[in-house]
Amino acid sequence: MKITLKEIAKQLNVSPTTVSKALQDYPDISAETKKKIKKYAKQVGYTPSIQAAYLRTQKTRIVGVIVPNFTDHFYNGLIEGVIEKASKNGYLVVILQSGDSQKKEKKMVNRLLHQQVDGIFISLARDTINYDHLNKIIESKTSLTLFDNTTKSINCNKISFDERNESFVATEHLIKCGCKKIMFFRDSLVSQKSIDQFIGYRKALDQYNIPFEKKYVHITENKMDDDAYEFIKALYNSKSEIEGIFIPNHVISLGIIKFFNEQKTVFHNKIKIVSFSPLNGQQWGHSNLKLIKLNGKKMGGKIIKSFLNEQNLLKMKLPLTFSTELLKSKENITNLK
Amino acid sequence: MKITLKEIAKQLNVSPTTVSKALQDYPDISAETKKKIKKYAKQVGYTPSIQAAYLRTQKTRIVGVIVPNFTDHFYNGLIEGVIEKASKNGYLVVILQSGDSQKKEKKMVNRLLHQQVDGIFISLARDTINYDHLNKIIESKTSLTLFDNTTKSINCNKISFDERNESFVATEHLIKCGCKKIMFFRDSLVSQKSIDQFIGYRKALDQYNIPFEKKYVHITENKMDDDAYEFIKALYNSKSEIEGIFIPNHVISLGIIKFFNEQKTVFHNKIKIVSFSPLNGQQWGHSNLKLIKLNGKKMGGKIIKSFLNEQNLLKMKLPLTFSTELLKSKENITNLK
DNA sequence: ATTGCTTACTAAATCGATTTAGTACCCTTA
DNA sequence: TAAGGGTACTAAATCGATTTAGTAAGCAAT
Repeated sequence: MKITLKEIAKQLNVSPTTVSKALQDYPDISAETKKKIKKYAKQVGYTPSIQAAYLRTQKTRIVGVIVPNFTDHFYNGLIEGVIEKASKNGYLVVILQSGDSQKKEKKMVNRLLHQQVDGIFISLARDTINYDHLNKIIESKTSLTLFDNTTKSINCNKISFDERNESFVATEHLIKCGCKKIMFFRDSLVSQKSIDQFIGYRKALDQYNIPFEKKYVHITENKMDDDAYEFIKALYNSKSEIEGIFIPNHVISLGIIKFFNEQKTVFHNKIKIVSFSPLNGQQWGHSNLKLIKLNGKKMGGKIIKSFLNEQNLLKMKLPLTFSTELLKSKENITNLK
Repeated sequence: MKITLKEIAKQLNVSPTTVSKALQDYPDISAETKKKIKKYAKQVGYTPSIQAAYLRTQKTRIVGVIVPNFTDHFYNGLIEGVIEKASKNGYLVVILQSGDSQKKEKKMVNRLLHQQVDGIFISLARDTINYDHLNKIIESKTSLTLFDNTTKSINCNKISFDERNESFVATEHLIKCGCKKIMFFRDSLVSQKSIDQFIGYRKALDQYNIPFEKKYVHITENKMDDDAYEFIKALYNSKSEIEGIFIPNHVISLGIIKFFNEQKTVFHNKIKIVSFSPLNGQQWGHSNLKLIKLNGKKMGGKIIKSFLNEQNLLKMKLPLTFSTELLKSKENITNLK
């Protein structure tokens, strides 16, 4: 049997109001009564029903996260970071995936709004170009934070990597390795993240006077490691002129590593690869593969931090200013040499 | 502004009761009125507030999952499966991790009970030997399902792999490869899962008349891939007599693969390894490494299925019988040859 | 002794739905 | 035409908390 406010009031021969106020430290309850009520509440293990309290407070103490997928180990780390920090602050986390599709993303947003979560955090699907669902979140006064793949079109909290810089560094690394014909993997033509990555790639080419060639841009259909495996395999076996590949995508690393492992012969002086990755270790035993570590867990923590900050400001009734944070990945130019 | 039942009633000049009943298809509302109300509700995009409905129905449409950790790719797949199936059935999923510690596990259970979720699904921490928190769940009439690492001491739904059989097959594989000195990794002395794995290992040894030696059982302190990497490295470099290793743990595979990749020399005829793994591909290019694929996503789906089944039985007020399901991993004896 | 001001409490409204117990109204049937 | 029964609706209680608007008692000041 669940212990209710009313029940405590009855037992102690006071009104429910007094119990509620005592537990919330209202000034118009005497110290003695407060002590008595608190002691009894603790003794019987009373905790107010969140669901009931919601009706008045409009707070569910639940936050929702929408990520493109679960296969990508980067998002796993991120979710871990979100859950850890949210848990510490008394929030429960609901995870949903958009499957990198705008349509499903909208559906998931509706689901979270329906559940009346206190905050929604989204890494946009790569094909999201319509932002009605995001505006709907803002209109409903629900806190919104965009992370990883964000958009300039919406005014809210944002946390992402400095994609332009990271991509510049990655491309530069390949150039410094002697590559001129550098392939660039692109997983979307419309997402902000992909655009920034492309800008970084172009900037590095420009700076080293390497002409940009359209044919070296490869649009990836999806992100699965098995596909990456097949792609790299085909490229290796073909008489490709490509000297280096920059893959600004996390999940793909495992597919590449798998293929490299299966190569029985020496593969030095073949294609060099740089990829973003959530894996530990830069090379995994392959000298022609560099992994730039992206710390998802840290980003997850930052998301909750910015959310909590916003909630506090709201409580104090201060005007909101949205934070835009650019994280640097663990490696930088110096480390990549 | 959120649309409420009351608001709709006011607009259509009927009572809130009529609206509520119409939307729930009560028989005592005329077809005409129902149609009118449903049409209007749809038009203004009305969805009943789950929080408010909870007060009467006692259903939150939230379920909680507690896994030991997030680093393990097996659990990632499992969570994906849970979320996918739960989403389809209108449930939100809250994820929490126990860090493989009984203490934290109890804390997380309390959090979920406090939020009054409709169901709790747990893969027990490896050191959990006290089940007070599980009994508390059952007492509170919350649906409980144990998965992966379960216990015989609690009567509830259970879904796990046939650990004894899987371990037997894995050990047998090593024996058939000519190994006699086979090391067994054990991550707990008390968990049901680990006990079953040990039984499978022992059974295989017995069947092939290989004497069991205590010194070949290695108790792992934790499950991180980096530690696995260091362990394998040390074992390789030492003058160990070990011929084969069976590691009935998922996360460790990546650490081993990483080490194998870094080996520049040939490593045939050295130690053979069999490990459970959520990764695709059995060998990853290493002929002395076998991975037995564990399908976490499938298990995740089964968990929700058994939960939904229970909920339906409850709705029909039928007596509950708890399901215990043993899943077979993708590979079996034939495939492992 | 009346007014005014604290202090310490409570009654009742409220949040947004669901559900029980009625109540009109019309149509049969004896 | 009065009793009986079905249809279509509504009033009011309820779930478990919070909060607004009181109120009663005690004390000081005029």
